[in-house]
This record gives sequence, C-alpha cells and structure tokens, in this order.
Amino acid sequence: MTALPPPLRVFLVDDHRLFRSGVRTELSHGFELAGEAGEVEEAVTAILSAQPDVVLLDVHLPGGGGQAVIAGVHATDPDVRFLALSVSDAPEDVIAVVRAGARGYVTKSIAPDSLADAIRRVHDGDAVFSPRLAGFVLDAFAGAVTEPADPELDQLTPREREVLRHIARGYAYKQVARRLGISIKTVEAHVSSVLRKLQLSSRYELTRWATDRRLL
Amino acid sequence: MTALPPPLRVFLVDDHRLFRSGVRTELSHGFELAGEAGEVEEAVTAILSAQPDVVLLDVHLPGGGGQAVIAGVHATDPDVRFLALSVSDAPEDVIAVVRAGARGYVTKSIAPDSLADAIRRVHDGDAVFSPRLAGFVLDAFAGAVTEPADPELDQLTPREREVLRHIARGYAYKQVARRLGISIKTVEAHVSSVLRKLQLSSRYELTRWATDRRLL
DNA sequence: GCGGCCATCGGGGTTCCCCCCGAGGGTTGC
DNA sequence: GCAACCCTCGGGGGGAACCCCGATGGCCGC
Repeated sequence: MTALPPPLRVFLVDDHRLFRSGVRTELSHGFELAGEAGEVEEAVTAILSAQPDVVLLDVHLPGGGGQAVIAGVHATDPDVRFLALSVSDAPEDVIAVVRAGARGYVTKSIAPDSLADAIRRVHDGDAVFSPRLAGFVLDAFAGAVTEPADPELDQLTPREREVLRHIARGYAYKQVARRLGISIKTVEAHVSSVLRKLQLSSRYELTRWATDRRLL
Repeated sequence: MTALPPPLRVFLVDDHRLFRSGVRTELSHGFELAGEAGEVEEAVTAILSAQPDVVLLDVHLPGGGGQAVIAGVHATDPDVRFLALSVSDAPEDVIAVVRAGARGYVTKSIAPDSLADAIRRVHDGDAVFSPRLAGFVLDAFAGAVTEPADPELDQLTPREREVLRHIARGYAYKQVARRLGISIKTVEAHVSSVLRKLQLSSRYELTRWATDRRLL
C-alpha cells in the first residue's frame, strides 16, 4: 500500500460561527483546518500567514464581501485558491466572485461529501461549479452571452436593443438621441418598434421588462 | 446539590446539511437532538412524531419556507415552539415567520452561547429576538408601523403615499384616478407634491426611489 | 437588379406628464 | 373662530411620449 497523502489544509471564511462549526466538523476527516475568520480584514491577514491549500469563502461578508478577501489576498499572493460557498445562487453573486478570482462556486446546500470532493478538485486545479451555476459562468466569460435563447429578445435588432437599454435606464428620448448621435425621431421609431415587438405599451412597462430580465 | 434538569430536546430544520452539522456540534452540550430535516413535508411529519421541546427553523426552505412548517405542525399540534433562525434580517421575513407562529427570531450570525440561551428562553415561554429585529416585530403588531424613521417617507401624507404606490407600479394618472375614485387633477396634485417633497423630477425617478425602498 | 430588412429621418397628431395658478370643504389645535 | 393642514378639483400651458404615414439610403440574398 502507498503512503497516505498529507491532508489538505483548508481555511474557512464565514461570518456565521455556527456554519463554520459545521464545516469544521464535516471536514474533520481528511482535511486540516488552517484557520478561520469572520471578517474581511481578519481573513486577508490570516490567510496570508497561514498559507492554506484552499480557502472556503462565503460570498456575503460584512466589510466588502468575499470578493474583497480575494482581492486582498491576491494582491500579495495570487496563488491562493478560493472556493466560494454561498447560500445564494444568483448570477450576479456567482459572476462577481468568479471574476474576483474564485476557482469554484458551490451553494451551502451541498452535501458534505460533495464539498470534500470539490475542495480536492479545486486544489488540483479544476474549476468546480454546481451544475445549475455552470451556465452562468460560461456565458459571462464567453462574452457573447449566448443566454438561454430568449425568443422575445431575439426578435429585436441590435440597434433596437441598444435603444432599449438606454430607455430602460430612464433616459429621455432627447438624451438617448444625443448619446447615440441620432435624431429623436429615430429613437421614437426604434422604441415604437420595440414596444410593438414585445407587446408592451409604455416605457414604464419596458423598464420593468428589462429589469425582470436583468438587462440593466 | 440538586439534580440536573433533563436536556432540552431540539429539532433542527434547515436545508443546509453543513449548517445543521454546525448547530449539532455547538449544541451537543446541554441539549438533545430530537431529529432534523431539510424539507417542509419531511419536517412536519418528523416534528409531530418526535415531539421536541423547541424547533430551530430556517426561514428560507424549499417547498414553502419555514412558515409552511409552522402551519403544518400547528394544524395538529399548536404547542410546538419554534425559534426562527435565518441569514436574513429583512423585515418581511421576520414578520412573515412571526405571524406564522414563531416564538423568536435570531440571525445565523448569532454566537453559539447566545443561541443556547435563546433556545432555553423560548422553551420557557419568552419571545426572543435579536435586538435589531425586535423593533420590526413590535411595529408590525402595534399596527402603526412606525418604521425606522424614514424622514423622506414620513413627510408624505397618507394619500400621497397611496398615490405614490400606484404611480411606482406604473399606472397612468387616469388609471390611478379611477382606482382611487378621484379626479385626474387630484392625482396630479398629489404626484406634484410627492415629487417636490422627495426632490425628484419625474415619475421614473419615483419608481426607482420606491423600489430602492422596497415599497412596491 | 430587385425585393426585403435595417437604420435613418421628417410632418403631424393625440395623449400623457408635470407645472403654475387658484379655490372650496373638511379636520385639528390653539 | 381662525390658522394650518389635508384632500379635493378646475383652467391652462409646455414638453415629453407614442403613433401613423411616408421617404431616403445601405446592405444582403436570390
């Protein structure tokens, strides 16, 4: 038989002490706790000195969120690997923390065994995402934002989408016209077309439509 | 010396297994785990058969939330006591679960010792709330909804707030007038007054102002 | 090359938004 | 009883929003 590999050293960042306790208990076999923290600043200094193999990082933290921790640590040591661990499965949260430099993102509803597996894979260099979240990340970095084929949005021309974004942000026709370097009449034409295609009747419904789809 | 009292029997409802593990570990001294569950239906049946002294209940649960658990259990056994335990400190969540019948509400950032104390107090019949949350509950049941003194909103008259809500939802003046049974001119007057008092300049800004404050 | 789509504009009109002015009736408080 | 509000309206006006109709180019595909 071969010698057992040394246990992975895991650092834990979460503002909920009860949750930290849970992770600690569940990971007690096969992992070594390199330290833990509940705030951003505390976490950054402790991680830099503890040099863990993987950092388990809560996204919602007082003092700047998990992104602040990643930014602070990577400023001096870009090699530390982070696995985001959050209750949220909102695309904004996922994308924000991944952009900051997290190598994976799993929700707290994960089974302890799966978490252990995710930690090992992140340490090995893999990117780990809950199946439901993988799509968001790929989309965000594919740039093209292929998106789950929104037939409503697809029937709009590029220019119409452009105008739509401005209108949804609250700009008046005159302002949109100046920003896009076109005439008010053209803006009206595009808006009219958008409203007809989306079967809406006013710019207010349009803003709601846009915010519902997170196109702000 | 007197005999030690029997340990309180605690039931745990949370969809995050890691979190359950944390609570289990931290409460291992002085409490007995009467069972645990991660979903609404599972929780209701298990609680009814386990007859715990106190149920620790997560607010955000798949399948109807913590309120559904309380409703299901209280339908057959109104004596079970619930202590809500949530990451959220949003007034809606607090009020909803307290209306459903929870005897207390603490956030997951609570220290383990405080949680143990809160459980004992709920069992003794007390109502336990994090200091920041007590105000919401009292307000909600005092009916007056004094709210954390929003000076912006306070300077509006009741009728102005009423009109504001409709406008923020996207109704045209004519529609607001018909819904409130008043003239368009009166609606205009109220809107004008609201815009002046809030130092806004258009109904669009008003919509954003209202949604920022969650007055939808 | 011609029809079709897109983007760009104009004219002209209706409706809505927001403002100014004034005004009457109701309530509360001093 | 009077001041101070609040709620209720009207007239009138300027500007923005939205619509319909028509028109000019450019680009693409058949």
